[in-house]
Amino acid sequence: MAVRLCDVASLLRSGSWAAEPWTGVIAAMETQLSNGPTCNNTSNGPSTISNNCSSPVESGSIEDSKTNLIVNYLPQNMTQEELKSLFGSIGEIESCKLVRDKITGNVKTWIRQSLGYGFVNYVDPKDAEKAINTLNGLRLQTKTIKVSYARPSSASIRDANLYVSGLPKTMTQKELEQLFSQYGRIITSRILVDQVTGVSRGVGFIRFDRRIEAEEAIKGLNCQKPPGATEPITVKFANNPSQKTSQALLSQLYQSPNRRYPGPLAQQAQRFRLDNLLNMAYGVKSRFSPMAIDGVTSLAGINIPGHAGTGWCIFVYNLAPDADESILWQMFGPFGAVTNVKVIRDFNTSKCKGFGFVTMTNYDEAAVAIASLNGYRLGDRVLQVSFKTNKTHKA
DNA sequence: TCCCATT
Repeated sequence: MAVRLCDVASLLRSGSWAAEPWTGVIAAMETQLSNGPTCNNTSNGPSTISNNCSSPVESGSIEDSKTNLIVNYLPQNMTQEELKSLFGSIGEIESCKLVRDKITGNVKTWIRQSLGYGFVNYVDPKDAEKAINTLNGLRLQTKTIKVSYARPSSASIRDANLYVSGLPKTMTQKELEQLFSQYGRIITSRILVDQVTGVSRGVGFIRFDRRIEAEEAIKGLNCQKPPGATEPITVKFANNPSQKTSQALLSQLYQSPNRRYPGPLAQQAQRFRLDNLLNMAYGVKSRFSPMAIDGVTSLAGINIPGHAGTGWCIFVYNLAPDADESILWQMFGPFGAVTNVKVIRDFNTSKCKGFGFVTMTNYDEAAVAIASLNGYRLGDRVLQVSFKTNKTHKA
C-alpha cells in the first residue's frame, strides 16, 4: 500500500496541533535549533542588563522591557505585515516594526530594503514570553529567526559590532567568545565559513552589548596574537549595514542567488522536517528508509494530491467574504516560495466564496505551512488548510 | 576578506 502524503494534512488536522497553530512548525524545528545562526544568547533578558543610564526615552520605556521583542534573521523578503501576522498569532500586538534601509539619495525611494530584523511589542508580557518560547528558532525560508527581549534603546548600544580577521582557521566560535568576553558582554558572535567546505574563513563578528566595550576590545586585541596563534588578528568596527545604500544592497542581492546551495546542515534540517511530518502522521522514521534519501524526489511513485506540476496546490477553506489575495500571501509567504494565490469569488457579488488556493514550489515548505496554518484563527474564523485533493465532490 | 541587533 502506497503512503499517501495528502493524509498527513488531515491527520495533522486532528489532535493537539490544531489547537496551537504554530506548534507544527516548532515541532519541526526541534532538531534544527543547534544548526542555526548564533543563538546562544537568546536568554539575554533585561534582567542581566545594567540599566544605569535611566533614560527611558526614544521608543523604549521600562514597561516595554517585558513586552518588547527584537526579531533577528528575518528573511529578506518578509514584510512588516507578515511579521505582524506571524507574531499576532501569539497574542495582541501593541506595535510592530520591520527595520528598513532608510537611505534613498539618487536611487528609487520605493526601495526600502529590509535590514533583516524588527521589533514586536506585545500588550501582555506573557505573550512576549510565549513568543520567545515558541517562535525563537523558527525556520523561515533560508533563515532561522531569533526572538529575544529588546534591550532598552540607547545610543550606547549602537555601533558595537566588531569585524575580526586573521583568525586561526582552527578557532571555534566558543574560543572566539572566550577571547573577547574579557572586554564585556557579548550579544552575538559568528565565524564565517566557506559555503562549500564548511571550513572557517578566518573572519568573524563580535557584537558587544555596548560600544565602549567594543572600543576596549579593539585596544586590547587588535594586532595581538590569540593564545597559541602564530599570526596577529585584526579587530575593527564592522561596516554598518544601515549605512549601505539601497544600490549596494541591490547589487548584493543580485549577486547572491535567492536560494543558496544548501550545505550539509541545511539538507539535514530539511530531511528532519519531512521526517517529523511523516513520523507524526505514521510513526515512521523516514530518514532510515530509502525513500527519504533526497526528500521529495525520492517520493516518486507515491500518490500525492496537490501536486500540480508547477508546484503544490493548497486548499484554504473558511475565508471571510471580504478576504483577498493579500491575506494569502501574508499567511503563506513566510513558509517559503509561493508562486500563486487565488481567492475564489462569486461572479456577481465579487465576494469570496469562502475558499481559495495557494501554490507553493517546494513540498516540505508547503507541508510545514499546512501543518502550521491549519486551524489558524483568522478573525473569527478557524481555517482549514490542506493539500488540494483531486476529488470534485461538494463539501 | 563584512555579518544583517536598537526603532
